Amino acid sequence: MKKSTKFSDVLHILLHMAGSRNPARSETLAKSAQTNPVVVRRIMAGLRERGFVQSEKGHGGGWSLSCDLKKVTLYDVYDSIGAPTMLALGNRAESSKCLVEKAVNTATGHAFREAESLLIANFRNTTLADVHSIIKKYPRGHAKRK
Amino acid sequence: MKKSTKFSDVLHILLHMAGSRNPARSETLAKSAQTNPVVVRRIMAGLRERGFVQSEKGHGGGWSLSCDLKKVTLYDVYDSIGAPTMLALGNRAESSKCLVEKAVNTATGHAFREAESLLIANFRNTTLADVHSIIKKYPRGHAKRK
DNA sequence: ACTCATGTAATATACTGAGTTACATGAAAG
DNA sequence: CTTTCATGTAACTCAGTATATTACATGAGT
Repeated sequence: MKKSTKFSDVLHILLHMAGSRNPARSETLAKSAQTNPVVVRRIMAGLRERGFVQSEKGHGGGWSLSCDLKKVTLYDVYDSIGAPTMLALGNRAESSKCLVEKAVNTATGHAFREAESLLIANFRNTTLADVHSIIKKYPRGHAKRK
Repeated sequence: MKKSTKFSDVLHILLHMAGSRNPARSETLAKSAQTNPVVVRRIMAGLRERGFVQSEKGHGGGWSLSCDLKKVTLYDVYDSIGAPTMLALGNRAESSKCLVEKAVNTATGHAFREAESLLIANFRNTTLADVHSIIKKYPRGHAKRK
């Protein structure tokens, strides 16, 4: 199945913004995330609603961070983009009269829920600052280069 | 995102077969899993290759189990159907020169891998017999009914 | 006024899983 | 040995969906 890159894209964009003081245009951000300006605006809309970023129109406009990277978790970001489906596997009919179906749903459902919970827990435990700090661990010289 | 029901479907089919002695036709199995006979045959092909089931042509033909339910795990089944993608989330470019991208991939990749591992571990720890035994826990009277 | 940037609806494109059709192969029944 | 029935499989269609694109409106700055 085709995996959605929306989540990693938005993180990319946010960290990219963290690397500069001036507002960044959708077009610039789109280029860095290898996507389209309109897609960027759509994704960012959710983050703006929650006050994590802000946008300005016109000359010198664009996007800028308005949050403390230490206080925003990956879960906040994930949630801001609409909390898309995490698992590519699922049950056909979640509520069925068929006993076989029920048994299957019980067994797989348990595993699915555990995996999802773990993922969510990991997201909650990681802040944007954590991710940002990973960058610094790479060899010196172009820490903020695209 | 649209979740794949292939895995739960094949489990459904296998347990359905476990409920009767005679070979079951693709059409019957398809009906019980709410899908198409050809789809059933396609899915089952992988299981046949591994010897978990066998098929006979012609009159009185169909599918039958040829394995010990206690010895086949959900992972075996999952693997038999081609080990489809478990996660609906992923990174855009797994290997990139961009440091920001790398940092994001590191952070999310870690979480993704953990979730996937947990799922796999759960599948390995559950046999078809385990799932089958869940059926018996439901109220008496129609244990093998569709 | 004019340019630039976002906001957003509407549309197009690409992809992919699933379903379907069609026909070949082989087994059992009569 | 012909008919019937079931699987085996390639090829194709269909439907759903994420993403990308186009087009135009809005509002800030110059």
